[in-house]
Amino acid sequence: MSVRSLCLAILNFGDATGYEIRKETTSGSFSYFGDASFGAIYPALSRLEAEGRVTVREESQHGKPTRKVYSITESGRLELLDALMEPPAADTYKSPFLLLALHAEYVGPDVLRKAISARRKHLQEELALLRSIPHEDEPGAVNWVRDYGIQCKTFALGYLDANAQELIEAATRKHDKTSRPVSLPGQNTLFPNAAE
Amino acid sequence: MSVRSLCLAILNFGDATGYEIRKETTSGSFSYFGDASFGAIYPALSRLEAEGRVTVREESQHGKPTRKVYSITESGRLELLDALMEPPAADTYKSPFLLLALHAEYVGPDVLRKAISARRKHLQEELALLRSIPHEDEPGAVNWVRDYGIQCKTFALGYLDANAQELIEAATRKHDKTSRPVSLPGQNTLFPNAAE
DNA sequence: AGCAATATATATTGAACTGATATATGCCAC
DNA sequence: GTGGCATATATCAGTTCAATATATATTGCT
Repeated sequence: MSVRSLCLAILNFGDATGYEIRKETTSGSFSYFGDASFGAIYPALSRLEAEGRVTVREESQHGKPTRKVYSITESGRLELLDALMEPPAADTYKSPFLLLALHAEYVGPDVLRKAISARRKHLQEELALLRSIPHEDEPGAVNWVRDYGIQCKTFALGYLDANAQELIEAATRKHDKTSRPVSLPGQNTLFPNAAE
Repeated sequence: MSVRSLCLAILNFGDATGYEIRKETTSGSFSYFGDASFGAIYPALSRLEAEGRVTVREESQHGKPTRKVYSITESGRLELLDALMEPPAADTYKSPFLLLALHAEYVGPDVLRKAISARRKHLQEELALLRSIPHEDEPGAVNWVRDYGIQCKTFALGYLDANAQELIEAATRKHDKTSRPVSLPGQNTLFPNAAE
């Protein structure tokens, strides 16, 4: 998802500053759709403004830096709609936790327990964020997306709670026998298609 | 997850070419841990070789280009173990599908149905990939990670199957009343913390 | 008092990465 | 013959990241 589309989508929900857009994509509701750094957001906003897709006004505020608040224009909305009409790319899920879990026998049970605890905490934080989104009275897309997220994260947390001990036991058994990473038995176990 | 660590982790499972590493991170088992392009993989492998973390040998093969097969060294393994000992970063999940779902009322039921169908297909492909990983006889990390993935994707697919119609109906109701994206009612519904 | 951490803000930069492309060999389908 | 696909290495212009700088203000600690 391009930073451009991400900015337009966020602004379509309401006016925002570059700082707020960044915040939404890293720790807010929009973190489920995309991520963008300051180095990408500000140039994208500048281009969008130059092309008439957004407008910007400056607001002075006491005790804080001057804000530049961006608003989407009608042509910005049309561009967003066009982007949404395209078939969406595949969802992506990247899990440093699972990579560590895959090496559970090598890192050992203590490191593993810490990682599991951190993962639980992350999941709980995500659930808290999702639950903080107000539930709309009328059934619609916002509720649907919110509930989808809550159900999936709840399942993942429940599965982790129910099965973490099993992984810790496996890590404990094998860690006693292994002092450092070596090639796993059955080389290429993870590469059923790879030439070797 | 750095490309460097990703390469080391893959090579720890078995020797591989740059091309194979790229393939694993985009469409193979390692796509759950990280992603990397050719433009990042080759420089990373060059640096790793220069630093003694991997070795490389050339293989001629009839009918195909010469292969450069990379193997991890002992110091490469130690670096990987060090990296794994760090607390893992939070998992990330980015869903262009859910962004489209959030705008279901604006794109309308036809586009939505196509997106749902594509999402189902993606999920089924992921499940097929996970199920293609051989089940090890002895309980351990590989089985655990594999089953974790299978259970979560199966849940997500099941929830989508059970609830997609509800979203389509909401999209149909509201699409009849709306011809283009406008600010959603209750501005900043998604931003309970945002200043506005 | 001074400093670090944090929050709200805009803006920038060197390093890293992406997506596309080039090159090469071979196979298969139209 | 051509295009598409697969296996391979390698590269590059454009984009983005992570860190940093600047600014105002507050809080907590030494």
